[in-house]
Amino acid sequence: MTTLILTEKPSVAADFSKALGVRTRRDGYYEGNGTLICWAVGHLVELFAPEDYSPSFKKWSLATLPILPEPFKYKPIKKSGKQLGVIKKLLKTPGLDRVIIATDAGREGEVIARTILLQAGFTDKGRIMRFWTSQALTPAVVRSTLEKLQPITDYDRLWRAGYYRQVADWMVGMNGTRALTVRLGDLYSVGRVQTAVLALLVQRRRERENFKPEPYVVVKVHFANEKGKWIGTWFKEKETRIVDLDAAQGLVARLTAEETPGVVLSAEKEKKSDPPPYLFSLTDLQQEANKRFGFPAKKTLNVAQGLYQDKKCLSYPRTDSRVLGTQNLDMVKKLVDKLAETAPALFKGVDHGRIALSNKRVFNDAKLTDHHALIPLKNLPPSATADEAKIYELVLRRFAAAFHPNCHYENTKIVTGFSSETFQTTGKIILSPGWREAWPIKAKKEDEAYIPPLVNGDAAHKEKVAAEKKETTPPAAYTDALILKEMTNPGRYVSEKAMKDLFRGEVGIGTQSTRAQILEILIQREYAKREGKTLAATDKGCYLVEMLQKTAVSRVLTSPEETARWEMSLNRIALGEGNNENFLATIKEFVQKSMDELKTVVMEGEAPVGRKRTGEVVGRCPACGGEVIEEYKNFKCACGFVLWKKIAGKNLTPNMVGHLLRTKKSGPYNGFISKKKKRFTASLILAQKEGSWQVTFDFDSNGKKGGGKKAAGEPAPWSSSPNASGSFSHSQEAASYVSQPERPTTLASKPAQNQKPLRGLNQTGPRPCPACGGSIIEGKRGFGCSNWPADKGGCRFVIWKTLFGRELTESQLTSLLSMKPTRPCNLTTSDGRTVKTRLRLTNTPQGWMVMADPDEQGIKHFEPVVCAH
DNA sequence: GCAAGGTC
Repeated sequence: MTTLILTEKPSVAADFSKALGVRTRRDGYYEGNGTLICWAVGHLVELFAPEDYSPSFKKWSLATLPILPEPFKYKPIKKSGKQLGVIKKLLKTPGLDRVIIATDAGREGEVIARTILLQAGFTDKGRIMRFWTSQALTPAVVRSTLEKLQPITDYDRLWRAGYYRQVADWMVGMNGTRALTVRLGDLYSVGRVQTAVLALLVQRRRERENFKPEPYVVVKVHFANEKGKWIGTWFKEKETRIVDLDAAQGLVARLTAEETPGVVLSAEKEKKSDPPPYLFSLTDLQQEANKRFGFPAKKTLNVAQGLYQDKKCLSYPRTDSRVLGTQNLDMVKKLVDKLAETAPALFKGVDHGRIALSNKRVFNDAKLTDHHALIPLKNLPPSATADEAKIYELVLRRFAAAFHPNCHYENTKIVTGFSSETFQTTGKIILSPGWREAWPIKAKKEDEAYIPPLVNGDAAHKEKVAAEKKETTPPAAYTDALILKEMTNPGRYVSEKAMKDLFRGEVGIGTQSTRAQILEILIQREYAKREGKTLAATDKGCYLVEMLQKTAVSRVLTSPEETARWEMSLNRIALGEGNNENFLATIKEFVQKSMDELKTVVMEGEAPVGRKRTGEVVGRCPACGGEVIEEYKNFKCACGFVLWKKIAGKNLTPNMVGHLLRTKKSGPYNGFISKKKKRFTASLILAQKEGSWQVTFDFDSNGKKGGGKKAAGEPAPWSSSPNASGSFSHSQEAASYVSQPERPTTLASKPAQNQKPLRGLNQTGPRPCPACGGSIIEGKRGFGCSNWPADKGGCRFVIWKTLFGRELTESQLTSLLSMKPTRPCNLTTSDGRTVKTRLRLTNTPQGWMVMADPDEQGIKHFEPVVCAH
């Protein structure tokens, strides 16, 4: 009697091991009591690449499209081949009479298991059972679910839906990418998810570029009576904006001249309450971390993964779900008690009556997907980084908030009549904060300030008339948070109302596990770029979408609605409602038509500069006299001579290179960008140095700043030069080399005569440099050691004048230099919150650092600041 | 040089 349990990932195998007391750890599995527990690492098997079917698909050409394999085949994923080997071997265990599939309870979990079984040649369905739950895998949940194993055939439909998803994405992606790449002359990838998301970014960029701000005026009157003061905003038929500027001016004049007092026409108060927010799904967490800390989606995922995997203080992060299972009630009760010990302030308002199955906002099996919501599992270990502390705190607060009472508040709406016009005043007073104690909101808006207790008929004396001139604003640029929201809820792109209802929250573009990756792919392929928090389509991305939208068939790839519809069809197949054959037939037909179209359609429009492989000759090679040809990313001669298209952030055109090859000098050109992100202007020089041809910048010819330091002729590290083996080597590290104009503006760069001893220090007696005993001198941005410059053995110690968003005071500096903690002081976090804590100077193995203490709940808010430069 | 889906 031997049972084999297969899980999706190591952490779940560990849960089984604990629950069943199967503790002997072998290489790649656990063993004991006649039970083997092994794990996958996500997908271990993938679809063949086109060239695996036939070598003729190795070359990308329109002639071989569409590629529609029949049948589709699978192969092991190379990097996890070892683990697949372990599972294959265990499946051959003599006397194995039961295989329990315990991969995640969802479509992809099913695919992971079935493709492994397929690859292992294990076909005896009679021996296979399905373990199916989305509850947190406490020992009790594992054991009770093992008593309710399902026949694997109950999940055949789900496997079919997963298989269709795989091959449909493959057919569309492989064929589409090849067709567009060949047609447009550079790598242009397309796919159900990435192209739909890119289209959203492109659409938003167009909306913003075409947006024309319209001026309007908002008129406000300040009223007062014996009860107090309030401000009324002019309105008519719910509209507060006055577009006709002359009319607004007339209105202001009339109101200013009006002598008769106004009267309160209506004063309504309404009591309302908001329930606590749902627990976090990954997307919710990513949106929140993006808004508060500016973290990109990928970064939040990475940090959460570390907290789950290494620190073990967060549950599995890649979840769609905002609820827990009903079987996890006891676990939650214990968890709340435990976490409350270290963060009492967050949990003191918890209503224990809400830690109950009647609380459907938390415990709801019907809303459970593959995994349960993201929750804390234990306290944050002290080894956590500042970023980890930030993410952990969000999850902890959200968890605490979920068990708090509702937030009760009162909305007030006053309408004041004055000079035959109407003015509105709205306000909101929090009566009892409830969950908002654990989940603070930002400062109130001005118009939600205190309003006097007015009643109908109260007099309203005019104090002041004010007109605010404003402009309409374009739709906001996308951030990670906003685009994730669109991907999660594409319902608004569905046209029919009936479909819209079905779509609400059920299907999205991509999945929790891949959304962050998709954004990174768009950036990596240069279809989109990050600028601070915002995410915008590049020219290249716009070009791709523009070309697709010129087509009649292939344009559906740019439609978020279409990808949502696919998902819907697949869900129906999984439920046994869809017409199986129709789905794939429809996709195949689409691919076929799309290929017919992309082979013949005329695509007008200019490709972004420098992004094509024309294969054209742009000039003669200076090394051998051969032809220099334009490739994807460079201009190249058969002898090995290479010129990169992109130098210091600027794309070289064939014309520029042609000129350079002919005359050995070209330019000056604007628009180079140094490593420190500064733009500069320079000419290019092609010259022979120590036997190789090299490109360098020449600053002299344009007479601008920074000239001379690194003049023409000096070897630059990005130029082509033969290495020891005779071939050409190159590097694109150009920017740092040419950033000479930027001198560091630190303390050290100041001329010596500007340095002066710090006054405050002299009054209390000089404090020596803690690092070397030298004296501390005030610089422009910090207090540094006089033993700088540090070219050989000097001291690099400095304490910056601005630390954690605040100006350092003299007494704080004195404390730090004396190696004492400062008094508690207010500091500003990167997301603008104020935290009161102490600073201290510490000598760590990584060097001297100024650190901010954790707060009362043990949560760290600040990264240490290094005191060397 | 290609998809999207997992996990680390």
